[in-house]
Amino acid sequence: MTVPAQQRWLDGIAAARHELDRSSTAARVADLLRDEITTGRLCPGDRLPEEDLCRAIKVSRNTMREAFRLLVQERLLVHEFNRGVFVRRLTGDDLADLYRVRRILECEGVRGAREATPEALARVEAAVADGERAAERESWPDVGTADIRFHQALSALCGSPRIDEMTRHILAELRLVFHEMGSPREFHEPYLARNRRMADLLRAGETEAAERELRSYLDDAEAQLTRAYRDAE
Amino acid sequence: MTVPAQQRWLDGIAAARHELDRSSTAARVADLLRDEITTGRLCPGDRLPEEDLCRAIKVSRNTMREAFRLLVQERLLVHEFNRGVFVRRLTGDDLADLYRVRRILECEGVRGAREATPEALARVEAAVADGERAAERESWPDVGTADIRFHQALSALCGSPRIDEMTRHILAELRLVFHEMGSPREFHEPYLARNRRMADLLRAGETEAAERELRSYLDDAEAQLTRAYRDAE
DNA sequence: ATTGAAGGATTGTTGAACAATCCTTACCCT
DNA sequence: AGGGTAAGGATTGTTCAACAATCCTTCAAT
Repeated sequence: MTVPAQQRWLDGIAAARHELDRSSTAARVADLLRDEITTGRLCPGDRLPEEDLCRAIKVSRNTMREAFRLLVQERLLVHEFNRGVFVRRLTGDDLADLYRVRRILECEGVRGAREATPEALARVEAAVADGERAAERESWPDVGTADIRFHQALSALCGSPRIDEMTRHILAELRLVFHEMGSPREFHEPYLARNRRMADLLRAGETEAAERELRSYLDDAEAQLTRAYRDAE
Repeated sequence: MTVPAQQRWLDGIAAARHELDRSSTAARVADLLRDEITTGRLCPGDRLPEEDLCRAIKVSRNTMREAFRLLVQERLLVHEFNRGVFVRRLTGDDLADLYRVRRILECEGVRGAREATPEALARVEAAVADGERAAERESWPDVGTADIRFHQALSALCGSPRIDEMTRHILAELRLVFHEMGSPREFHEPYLARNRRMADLLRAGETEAAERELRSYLDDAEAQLTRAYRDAE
């Protein structure tokens, strides 16, 4: 009887320890740069000169380049041979593809919601509640991140780690577009009520209605972004 | 009238040139290692010591590490901090997740086959034909790669570059498992006829039947691999 | 048998150096 | 004046050598 209990305890320790000190400096530099990008201090198209950044952050060129590689993999940066790295600038085709993938992954999650774990469903609910609280205190950037977490939670209903990772990347790319258009309030606020409705439908087990609602949400958001995107040129 | 023609021509040149000389040595080293892995000369769990490889391939440690990064991102290698890189060893959970994702992506492609481009449908047909030709001359590794290309083509019916890339990674991971079980002939041969049936159903526009066939294929393949996998321990 | 402490081996990170490529500027020619 | 060209500087690509940090093995001690 003591054996399985101890086993579970050790498993918990093992999982926690992994996050503890296993992190290279390149990964930490990447975290730093990722934050600069997702918060919009670095804009699409900006160039990241190696030497300047090395001097600023005080790491060697090699580690900086390793950090670049990590972010290139996440598609936040692009690397042009012999020219340097730049913050990614999304094209109209990219935008269309991002929503194409969102439709596939998030709708798949909603369709399978009845087989999803209670924890996964709870995270959907939690994200909606976070968004509503953030809206009450009028902190619109938080509304935006809650919105993103909501949709992350939807595709997480698939129960697949690889799908989770892909969605994380897709939504990180989308943040590049969000910053390209001003006034996060106007953009995110109208979607609060729709997220709430989707969550309620999911809890009631009405997955077909939830999927219809989700598709309409995605259509509207894509159209709005596409319009704003074309106007920016 | 000359302008658009010239424009298209220049676009063709530009696209080709991109693939031509824009390839870092790290990418070439990664190609080399990837080949070693997918052909099975490097087995899951094997360790790749930096210095030995640097001496063998005659590149510096930095470029070797850059090549490692690329393959880690493709999930063919795992990098354990301060311990080195190893050929990935898939767990049973990984196997289940790979088929979970395949079900989502390939079925989505099949469901949308009627809206797919003729080129995408042609690639499905071509992959089946390749497999049949390879079977006739009894070259079973080629049958295996044709099988993989067939399923790649199915998810490519989505028409999404990002889905394409994800499928490429998923199927590359699966090759790690294929090598863990012997006799590629026994494994791949029975699926030739089923691929042919799926392609025929797709051409006839019977997407529902094709999806049923695909799901049954995936169920059988996963069960077979899972069994072989459990026996290997 | 388990623990603890050297010791060697491997990886993590740095800095400097040189080659290759790109970009700018200034020049020359028509 | 305008366009092509060559030189120069700036940036990136790649390598090398060194040291620090960490891991793994061995061996001794309790």
